[in-house]
Amino acid sequence: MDKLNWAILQELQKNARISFSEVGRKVGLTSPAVAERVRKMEDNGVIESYKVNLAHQKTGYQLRAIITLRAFTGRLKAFLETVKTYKEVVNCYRITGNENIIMEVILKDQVHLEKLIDKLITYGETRTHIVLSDVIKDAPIVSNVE
Amino acid sequence: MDKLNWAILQELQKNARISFSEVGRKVGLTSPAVAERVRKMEDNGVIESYKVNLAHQKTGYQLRAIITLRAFTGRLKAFLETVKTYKEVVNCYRITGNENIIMEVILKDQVHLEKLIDKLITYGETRTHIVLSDVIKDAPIVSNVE
DNA sequence: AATGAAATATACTCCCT
DNA sequence: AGGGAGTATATTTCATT
Repeated sequence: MDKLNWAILQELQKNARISFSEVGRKVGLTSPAVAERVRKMEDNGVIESYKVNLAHQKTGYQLRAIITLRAFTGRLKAFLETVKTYKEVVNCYRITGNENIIMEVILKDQVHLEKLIDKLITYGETRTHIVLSDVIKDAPIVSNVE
Repeated sequence: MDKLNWAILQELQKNARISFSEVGRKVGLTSPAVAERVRKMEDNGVIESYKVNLAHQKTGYQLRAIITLRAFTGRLKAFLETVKTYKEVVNCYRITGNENIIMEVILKDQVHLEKLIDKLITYGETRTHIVLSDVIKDAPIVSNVE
């Protein structure tokens, strides 16, 4: 992970569909050199995947919420299996603290939210926060070495 | 947003660097047709951006945390401006509830976390949860129409 | 590990339906 | 809104440094 790799990642974080030739122009390499470096970063797991960011409101999901869950004793394992089948849940992390789980969910409306909460409360105690707006959305990761 | 657009989005959500020709093969369209549909989805804002997912641990950020903040009276506006300059904060949302703000942050180590919290507590009361693992990471959004 | 060159694949533009 | 043809550009492979 030298300066050139970070320069390549800056470009890909801005626009992951940019061509390797264009990346090459910006960082001062030929396209085969960029392709080779990107391939290696994919192979060693620095690059996990390439994703498209969708405006959930425009795809019919008007509501977004953060839900924390404090699983009932013995119910965490069952929850971890089941949550993967909930298409509303776009992100879900295990965390430290009073709550074991935090989720980011997208929903059609309040009825949809209510139905989801009804399912979740069989696994634990939940707390729901509606997302009002994005202050920062997927900020690029920058090198921590100066 | 018909079935074809959703089929295209499924492919791009799996791998945002796939070629339009390859998308075309999977959904049964020619590449100019895919390009045209994608361009329209970009123009009307359904597609916001294309991002690369990095393994933060392998980029030197060993710790990830969720931090909520309940801003002190009159301090929210200042926080909203300042937080944009914190490179540790990869996501930040305004939310309803007792806390006004929830953030996802990446950190080098506990020292780095402590320094960030020191900065944050000038704006409000914080609660920190260390992320232990990902249960679901950027799950694809699927059509809510059956 | 990068370059330059050749072959293949893809993207883009335009016109037709 | 999509297909097809033609051109430009990009990717991939490989030999070379």
